[in-house]
Amino acid sequence: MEKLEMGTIQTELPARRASMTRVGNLSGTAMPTSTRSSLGTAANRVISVLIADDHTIVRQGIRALIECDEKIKVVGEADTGRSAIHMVKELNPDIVLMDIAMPLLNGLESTKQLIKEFPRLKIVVLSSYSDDIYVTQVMEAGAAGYLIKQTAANELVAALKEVQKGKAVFSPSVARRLKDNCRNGLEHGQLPGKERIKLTPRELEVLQLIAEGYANKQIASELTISIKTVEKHRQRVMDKLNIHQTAGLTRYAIVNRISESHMQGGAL
Amino acid sequence: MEKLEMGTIQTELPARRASMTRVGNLSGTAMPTSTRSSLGTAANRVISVLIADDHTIVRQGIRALIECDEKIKVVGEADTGRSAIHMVKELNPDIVLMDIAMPLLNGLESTKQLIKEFPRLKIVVLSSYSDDIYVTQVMEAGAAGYLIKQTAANELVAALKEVQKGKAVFSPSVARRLKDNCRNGLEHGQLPGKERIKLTPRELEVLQLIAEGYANKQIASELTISIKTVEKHRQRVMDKLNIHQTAGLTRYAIVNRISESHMQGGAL
DNA sequence: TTGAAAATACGGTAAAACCCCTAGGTTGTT
DNA sequence: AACAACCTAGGGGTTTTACCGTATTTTCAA
Repeated sequence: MEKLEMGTIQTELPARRASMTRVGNLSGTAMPTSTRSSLGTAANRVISVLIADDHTIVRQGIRALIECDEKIKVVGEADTGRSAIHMVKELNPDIVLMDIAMPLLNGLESTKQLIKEFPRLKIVVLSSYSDDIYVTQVMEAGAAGYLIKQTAANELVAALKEVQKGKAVFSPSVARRLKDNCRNGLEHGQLPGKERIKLTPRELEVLQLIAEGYANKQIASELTISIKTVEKHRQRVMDKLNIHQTAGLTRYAIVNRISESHMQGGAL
Repeated sequence: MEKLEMGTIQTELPARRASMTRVGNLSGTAMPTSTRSSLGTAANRVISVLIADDHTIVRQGIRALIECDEKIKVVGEADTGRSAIHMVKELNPDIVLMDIAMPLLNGLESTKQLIKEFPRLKIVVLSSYSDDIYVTQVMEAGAAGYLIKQTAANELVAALKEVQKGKAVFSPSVARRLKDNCRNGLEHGQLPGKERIKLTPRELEVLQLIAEGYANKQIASELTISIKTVEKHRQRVMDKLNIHQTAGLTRYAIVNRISESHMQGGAL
């Protein structure tokens, strides 16, 4: 079970919002995101939270857990991304706790739209998975944190308080991924925050064929290239994604819709 | 948002256990599942519950919610199917609240194995998918209920009490699916077109681990069996499915929900 | 109790995957 | 021209799969 360590990689964050909000709060002044009612001093204010998750039992559970802390108040629950956006406009929360997988409008799109309209809104993604694409894209969208659901309640509460202070929070597995991405990007002189794991066209092609069950030899014949070249592509894909098994590559390809998840033919 | 209506289709249940337990309790007698300590009369006993879900925040949330009712006591939490089995043996709960998508051993397999060993154990599946293709299989395995995570806390508590009385509980969408399956499947004896390839429990277990990126050696250590045995299971699975690559097995496992499509940590 | 199915395990072999390394050729950009 | 990125290709190595046997034990139902 992973433990949450907050703020461990704050200084190397690719997220642009992290530094912004951090600076604002170091001054010791309350930083009203808008015309929000301040329920106390900057340090003691109650943090208003909106929970967005399509599972009622999960929403209610999280609400019960984080409201045990008297400094946190859940002001609303949304069961879709779209309703989350509506409720943010109405309720003006400090933080949105956002699930990724939601109907009508997923957490990523919701985050993008919300940040665009409310740049100072703090959005903490609470996801079931720590897939690279989501982590990077969500952070690029301007989220203030990315936690996985393996997180414990006390860790979540602590994370919310850190975020309210203007810090960014990540689960360790997410932080690891972000770090890798940062390092790769910075070594090549790219702008931090822009480097997602990018596969070249040929690599994507090879990955798709791998996920469809082709052996290297078949791929080579299909693409009319040497097996050695195929192996090279495969190796680079593995290095980039940090996945070193065929099973993992296949899963990645399906999840990222590089390969169709539906099989045709006798196997199914 | 769907509302839970419990017991609406109890009389048309295909599950064998439902009628069994129902009859037992209509007599008004306490029906000790084993040598369990009775903490009161039959009506007032505390219901001991084990929660199996790989997401800590979800487990803790559900625990907080259902323990608000003084008749329900959560005696343990498991984060994998395998640990759920171990904890049942140790803690002897009345009811297991079982998530479907779990690493190492999924909820369906866990349910099958638990019911096989503890036929009177009540297992309530709490799944993320309302359209779960496993509804029928889970009920055939002998589960006492199938709820989706859209269920609200008070409904869940009520459902647990109904199950403890020996009744079966379903979310409306699940009940609908079961009805359809009854009509189509049981009358014709088999699903039209597709004959189901039947893998043994152990083979399914191995398949899931393969799809989660485990190498044969790791699987062997996980199941505490010889690598040669793992290879044999793998071979038989391949022969049965007529799939002879890891990629194909992984895809099959994902499409058939033997493995989660979204993984986190570990193997990836 | 007998038999079938399942799970266990071992030996051997060829193929494939995995993981290093170097390196030429083609693009496109600065 | 220099540079970076990509595609290409090969050498050489270890590890893992895939497939072929056989065989014992367990389990469960006829």
